Amino acid sequence: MAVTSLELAVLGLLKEGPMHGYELRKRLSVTLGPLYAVSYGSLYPCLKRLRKAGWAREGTPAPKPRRSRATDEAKPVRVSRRARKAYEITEAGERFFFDQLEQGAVYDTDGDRFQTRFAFFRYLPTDIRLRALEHRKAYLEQKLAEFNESLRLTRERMDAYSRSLIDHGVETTRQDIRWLEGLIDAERAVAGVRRRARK
Amino acid sequence: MAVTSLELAVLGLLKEGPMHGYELRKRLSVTLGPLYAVSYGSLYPCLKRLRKAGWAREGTPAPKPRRSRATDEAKPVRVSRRARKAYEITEAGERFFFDQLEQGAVYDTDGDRFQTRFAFFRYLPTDIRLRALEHRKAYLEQKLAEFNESLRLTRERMDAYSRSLIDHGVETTRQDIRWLEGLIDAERAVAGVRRRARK
DNA sequence: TTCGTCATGTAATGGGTTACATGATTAC
DNA sequence: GTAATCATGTAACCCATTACATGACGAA
Repeated sequence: MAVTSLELAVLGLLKEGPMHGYELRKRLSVTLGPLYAVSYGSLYPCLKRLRKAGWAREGTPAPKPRRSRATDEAKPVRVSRRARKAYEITEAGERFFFDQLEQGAVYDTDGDRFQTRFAFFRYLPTDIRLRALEHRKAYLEQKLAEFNESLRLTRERMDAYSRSLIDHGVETTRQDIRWLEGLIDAERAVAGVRRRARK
Repeated sequence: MAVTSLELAVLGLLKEGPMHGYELRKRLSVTLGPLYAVSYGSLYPCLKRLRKAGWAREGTPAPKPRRSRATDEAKPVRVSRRARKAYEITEAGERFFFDQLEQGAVYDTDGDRFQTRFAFFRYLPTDIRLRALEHRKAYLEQKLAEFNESLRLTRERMDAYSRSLIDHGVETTRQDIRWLEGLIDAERAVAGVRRRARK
């Protein structure tokens, strides 16, 4: 597991343009949902790791438009509040990002990881997206089978709360699978249109 | 955060009776669902921590019925495959477990933690359960508001995949809330019956 | 002047994962 | 005799969280 979910997400956001840490943190919760919170204590070390690995570098000092300056010369143009550092993705970083995005399809079982990859699906071709979606679906179906297996074995002996927890897990997993099915259909439709257009 | 989710779960299972590590691991995935997998690399150190803290101790050497012995004396009664260690919860451990189960209601925001506590709800009185459920519901409603806020701000600019991810997050959160509402209603019904019975 | 927000970082701590080591028992 | 399952553990590595330190800017 060479790359963490967070590293992947950061690289994905940096692909859109240079960004500094503080901004990155906000964008992360917008892109991945508010349930996915990152602390600066993980973010800045992560940025440092990316820099060391050569996937990102400190870029141009963030021009960020300074609002409302009619008379410009008067005040010194202090562009930053506190020395703000913009990070940008390197060429090697882009290659690495694509690699991870593509190949992750094969081995990733963990939900966070899948979500992170999914958030950047626009960078992948339809066939790779399809593979990833189907892989994820198969994984969840297997988990569903395990849920049902443990229900079959112990349902009677379980107390109401454990049972409710498991039942809810089953329901959530089913909903995830339905979501994936919708996405798979949509991808197939696109692929179909493309094929017809080529003829 | 004195106690981890895993520690709590292990104590909860040990409350039902002595158990050894290997068995514990299986029971964990039955009780908390197959999505919740624990490796021995976390489980055994966890057991060690519990022992050191005085919440658990190595108990009686696991009598575990040896199946099918018509003539008993013949073979030496080797009861264990490889020296199996049964752990049991101590009195201090029980007190600690209840404390955590009760007070956790206040501060826990993380899903895993809530699930773990929920799995042992049978040990709590109705009013504490209600408080915990309502607290969790309020938390998720706040997250839902944050979801909607970020949708309101950026929906137009988001690509289809990010949007789908967020939409699905909203749906999942709503489902969780509905689940909690059902549970809350059930608790209130019980509380109502009790009150009427007392009169 | 004080509060809220913007902004970057480090240190300590701790737990999880993986990989590895070891070994008994059962069933084929 | 060998594979599968039962069974316990350790060590290295790594990452996340928390708490802390620092500091500028804008507005009330």
